[in-house]
Amino acid sequence: MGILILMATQRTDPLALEVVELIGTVVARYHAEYEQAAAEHALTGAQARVLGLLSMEPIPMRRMAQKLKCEPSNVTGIVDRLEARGLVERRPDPSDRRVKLAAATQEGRSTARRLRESLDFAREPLAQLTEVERAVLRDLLRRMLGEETAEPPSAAGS
Amino acid sequence: MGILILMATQRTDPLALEVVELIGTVVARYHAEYEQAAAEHALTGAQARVLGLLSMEPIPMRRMAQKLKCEPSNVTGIVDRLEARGLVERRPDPSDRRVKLAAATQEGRSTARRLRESLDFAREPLAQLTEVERAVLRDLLRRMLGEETAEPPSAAGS
DNA sequence: CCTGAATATTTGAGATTGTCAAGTATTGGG
DNA sequence: CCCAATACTTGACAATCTCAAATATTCAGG
Repeated sequence: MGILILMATQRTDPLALEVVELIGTVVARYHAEYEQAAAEHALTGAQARVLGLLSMEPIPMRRMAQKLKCEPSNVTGIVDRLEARGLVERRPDPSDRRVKLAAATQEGRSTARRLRESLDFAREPLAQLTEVERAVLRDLLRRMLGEETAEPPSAAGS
Repeated sequence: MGILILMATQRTDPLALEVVELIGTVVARYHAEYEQAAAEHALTGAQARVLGLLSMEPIPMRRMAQKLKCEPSNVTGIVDRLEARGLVERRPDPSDRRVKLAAATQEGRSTARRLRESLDFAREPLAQLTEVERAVLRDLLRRMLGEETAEPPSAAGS
């Protein structure tokens, strides 16, 4: 019997396939809503993502590239465009003159806040679920993602 | 009590926020794996998505644009590149000479199949869950997404 | 102190994705 | 037959992304 179960979960398990399909739908929906919310603030998806990160704290260009999993030269362009619109500024890093800190301006932070509020992926789909169901969903997603959800320690070098 | 529950689910509900956060993580993970799997077959994400759809059945350019939620002229370019690599071909539609059907070639279908197999978002994260848990997750995702997920059934409803 | 490797950022070239407007071919109703 | 609608392509342009090369700065050794 063990072999049968293994084979069933290994390949063409209809349940797993359906879950993957559903997750694909969630991903598509999430993306569409994010792009639309960004567009309503005259931002592209990439710009909204960067601005969202910078609204929390100033970040060196290099680290931003790591967070976005892209080349640093790409971040240069995105920050350029945000800076040209007064949403972001570059500051020197006092402790290392090679580093430039990208930081949201006052206007950038308020744009980021409005963006977050208009991003109601939370409300609409989750409203279908009861409190208990949401807790179950949270636990299942946690287990699915494993423990690595936590931030990697920023103090120690990677 | 009703008012309290309403307020709690309306704004800054920590449970809903955490679920949204987790979904964001799932989205990021899914995307990263998809792009990587595509890249391993020398495809971009957009090309992989189109090829995946075409591996099922030929589709008019117009409908492809609707599925991808983009302009038809964009599909032209993506299919151009896939066609230049012999993965896709354009066929006339016998019933309407305005229409061009994009169809995967033999090689295109086999590439799409290998791509699907290497896309193991299914196996790794879902392996953490038991059969029952996966079923619960499926039902919660279905409810969350509403009924619109289902294909218009030809025979019985879902 | 000086040299050289390593690091942080930018610049420039080029590919891809995406939009929009305009052009061509075909369909179908009046 | 005519004309609006439809399907697709083309061309121009912006944004995102990668890669290689250039610049500035740090830091470790001699």
